[in-house]
Amino acid sequence: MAEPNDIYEKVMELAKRRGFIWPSAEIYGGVAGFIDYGPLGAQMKRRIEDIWRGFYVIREGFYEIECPTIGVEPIYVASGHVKGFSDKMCQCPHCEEYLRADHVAAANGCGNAATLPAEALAGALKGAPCTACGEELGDVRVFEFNLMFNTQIGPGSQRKGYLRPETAQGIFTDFPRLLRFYRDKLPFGAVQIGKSYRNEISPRQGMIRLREFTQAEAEIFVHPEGKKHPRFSLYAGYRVPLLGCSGQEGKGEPVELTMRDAVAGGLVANEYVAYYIALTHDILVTVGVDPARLRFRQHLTTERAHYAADCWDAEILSKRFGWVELVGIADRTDYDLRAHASVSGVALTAYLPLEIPRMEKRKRIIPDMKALGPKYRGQAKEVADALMKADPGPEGAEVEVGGGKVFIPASLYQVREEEVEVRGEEVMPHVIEPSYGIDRMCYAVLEHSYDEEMVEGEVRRVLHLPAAIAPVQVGVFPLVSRDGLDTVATEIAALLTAGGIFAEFDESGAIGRRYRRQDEIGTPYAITIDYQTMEDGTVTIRERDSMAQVRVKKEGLGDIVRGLIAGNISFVSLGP
RNA sequence: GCGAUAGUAGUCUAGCGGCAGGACAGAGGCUUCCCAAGCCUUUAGCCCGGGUUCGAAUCCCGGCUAUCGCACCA
Repeated sequence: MAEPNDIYEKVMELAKRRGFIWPSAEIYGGVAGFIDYGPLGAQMKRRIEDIWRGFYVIREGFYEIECPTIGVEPIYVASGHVKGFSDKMCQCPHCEEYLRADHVAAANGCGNAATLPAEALAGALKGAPCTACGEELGDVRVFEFNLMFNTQIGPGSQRKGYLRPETAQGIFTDFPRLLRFYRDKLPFGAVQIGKSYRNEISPRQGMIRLREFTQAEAEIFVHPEGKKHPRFSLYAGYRVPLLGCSGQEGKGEPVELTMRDAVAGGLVANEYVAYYIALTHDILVTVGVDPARLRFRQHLTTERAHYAADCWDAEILSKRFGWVELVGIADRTDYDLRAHASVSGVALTAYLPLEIPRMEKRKRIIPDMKALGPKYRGQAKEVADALMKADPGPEGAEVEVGGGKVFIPASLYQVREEEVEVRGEEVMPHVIEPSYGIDRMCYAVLEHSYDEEMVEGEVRRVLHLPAAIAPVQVGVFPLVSRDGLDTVATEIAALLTAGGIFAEFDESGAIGRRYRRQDEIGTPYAITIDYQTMEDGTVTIRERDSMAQVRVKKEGLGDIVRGLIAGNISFVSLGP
């Protein structure tokens, strides 16, 4: 699949040379799974994140929060990462190969290997041959390899901490605060952009699988029975290529459907999932993913988490890596809130008023404290509390107090039937989670933007980045650096910079060379100051993709450039 | 993690026991002036650590990194 000099190598060579992506700690030999964003890469990544914010924070109205990258252990006990985010491994004493302990045991005829604890697995492995070298394993130690980085918090009585494997958990743990912030209404959403960490056993594939990476996640809390999106009409007619479960046997081709049809036909579980599929498509195309190399693939029932109601991945076609997941969009139901409620003991529900309050008959048990007090003394309060939750028979009620069972005769309490008005109910929201891998998006955009074309016998290398994400927005060049052209160009560059435009002044080398330098880093426009500028005050604007030029007055140049970058003005409309 | 292959200037590459060479890029200058032109000058390199050898970029061992295969991939 990977011929030498394939597009990946060309893109990464350019990215390294021009300051998009560098290997981390290169002077110390580098570290697999970590990258640095150089000056242009950091700028481009930030612009992509800001476009993402434009969609999720500004348009959707989901405020951004920021949580620590280190979390205490119970968070990840609740999320399932402490248990489920690790593999049981062992090392063959003969060939030193690391093996998945459960796989070896299963190969040796152990039926329930996947669910056995470590000690039992070690027992099951005693007589088993190593799957690598064939020698008998004997007494091997089975250990957990957890994909989370761990650390200690503080000296002394250290609390165990983990570097977060996803940003989502911070949003879940802030749920009660967020619910208050959004004034006790559903639906609402919160987002987070930040670093996450996974100690991958063997990261390959450059920027695609990192040990430290940037995620942009949204958690949208919705009523479990209200999965109709209030703004669904915005994307109802939006067409997206969808590859459903059933289409994936053999060589399935995605079907292009409107979101309305996808939900009506049952392919996508609900309007929320469909809405964020469309919105994701919108974002990805906006930042420069080629729509012809983008599809949405539904998780197969076997790969989908057991709690998820539906899950779709946005995948891009990479020449090097095949289909690569960029975004996962899942209906996670109430799994996360339920888990955190259970581990923390805090109720993670919203109290929602009913439209019509209903009357409900309730049986209330009123302990007779005058009688209970002297009889049970110190335990009286505990007995009374237990009694109120008990289900009494005609003779009395049996309650559990201090680990033992106690029978309380009916004479010690009253049972009162009363009718109460129920004005609302506690609801545990369901969570819709679109989760974006920002680094993968950056790579996808670089690969899809990269182009080589022949111009007058020379290879012209261009990054066709959307103007909105290009690190440098405009180049400013004096045609020659004398006769005052350079002075005027410097003034124009300063003027643009003062107007918030990232402009790069360059007077070195022939004009064609300077255009090429900017083409290679994706700068969408170049302003050239020539002799005519000195006569009539006009400059030329050159468009990167067409290499065409138009002449405009230098007054109002800032507005034109801003308009071009924002997409409010088309280059063609400036033409003669 | 295992196996295979590789690592020479910013990038690409030649050299494969005996002075490390080139192209492009970069910087300075001359010249030309709207798409990587030319000329001059110049910066800059053998992945790291051991070993063998009179002598190692070159051979051997270990490590790191990259690519491929295996394994792994919430």
